[in-house]
Amino acid sequence: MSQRKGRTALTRTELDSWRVFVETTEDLRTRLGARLQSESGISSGDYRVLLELSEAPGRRLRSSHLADAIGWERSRLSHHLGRMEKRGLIRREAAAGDNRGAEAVLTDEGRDALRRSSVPHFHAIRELFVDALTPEQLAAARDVAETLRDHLDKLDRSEA
Amino acid sequence: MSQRKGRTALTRTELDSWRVFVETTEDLRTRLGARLQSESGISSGDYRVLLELSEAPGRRLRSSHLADAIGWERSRLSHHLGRMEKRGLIRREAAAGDNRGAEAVLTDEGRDALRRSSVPHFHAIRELFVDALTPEQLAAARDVAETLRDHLDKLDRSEA
DNA sequence: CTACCGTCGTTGACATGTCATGCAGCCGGG
DNA sequence: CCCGGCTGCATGACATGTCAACGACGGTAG
Repeated sequence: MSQRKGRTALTRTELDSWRVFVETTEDLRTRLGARLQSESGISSGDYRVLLELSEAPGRRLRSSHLADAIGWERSRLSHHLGRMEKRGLIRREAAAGDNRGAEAVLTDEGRDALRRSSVPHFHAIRELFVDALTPEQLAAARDVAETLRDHLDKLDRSEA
Repeated sequence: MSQRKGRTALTRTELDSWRVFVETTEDLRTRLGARLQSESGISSGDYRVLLELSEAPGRRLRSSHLADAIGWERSRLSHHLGRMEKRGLIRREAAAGDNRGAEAVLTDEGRDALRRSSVPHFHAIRELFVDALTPEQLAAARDVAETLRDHLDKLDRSEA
């Protein structure tokens, strides 16, 4: 029954829905990043990396595992780790057992930065996102996001 | 009844909802941008600027009006217009009646680039977003986005 | 008129993100 | 062994985005 999908032009409603969705999510992303930066001195990218490392055994991860975990290209991660290393948030060590490899290790300073940022960050998420929505809307947002995520994953697999 | 908002920690469900929402919308944004770039040779930012200019009377707009229309900071727009001007997509002219001002004018080349990009872009929006969702989910996505947008606007006004 | 103040757009410095390329180390067929 | 291809990460060049500061202009109080 979905044979016709993609055949017809987008309706006005579909376009409007897309537009408000993409513009608002972009705005949300930017505001959260600005809050993190001004309140805790770290970027969204920093936060993401610090969080993954803090949850890893030994607070260390191979670069490629870290990249997969947060869905980044490896070159992006490499650039970002370089900047974070310069600021002392992480350090890099050679991977045991594979001389090609590099491990990113959370420093004490990085751990402290993550701790300091968590409460303000959660507070911002509540203020900007959670508190704006009814429980039903929050559930709907999650459903939409999960459906989209599955759809995008399926596209990846079908073209791989 | 919303006196307690923001007082308690985020629940696991709220955090999970936020996480899948933000990560998926970010992924979607990135993919659409990559499609636009590879299929039509322009970025999402270029598209946004070209679209606004194409709908403006005389295909020209004052820089600050354009910035407001697409919700960008002026310095961001200025940098972007500089890059677009270098590629011939727009040109800048002095504004009539205000010697401080500058107008961005859509060139024929810019108009053609927008035309060439529209069909592939709509196709990508359908493939990556619209086709993934049921009509009910699409309506829910729109409702969530509009609610969030109103919420963010209200925050702006209350702190202004 | 003139001295100020706000507006308009630009600029430079820097952070972030993408793409193509480089290079060293691993691995398997000959 | 050895060589050709693959993997893991780094790098350089460039596009994008943010922030602070600047210089020119416009409006207005005195």
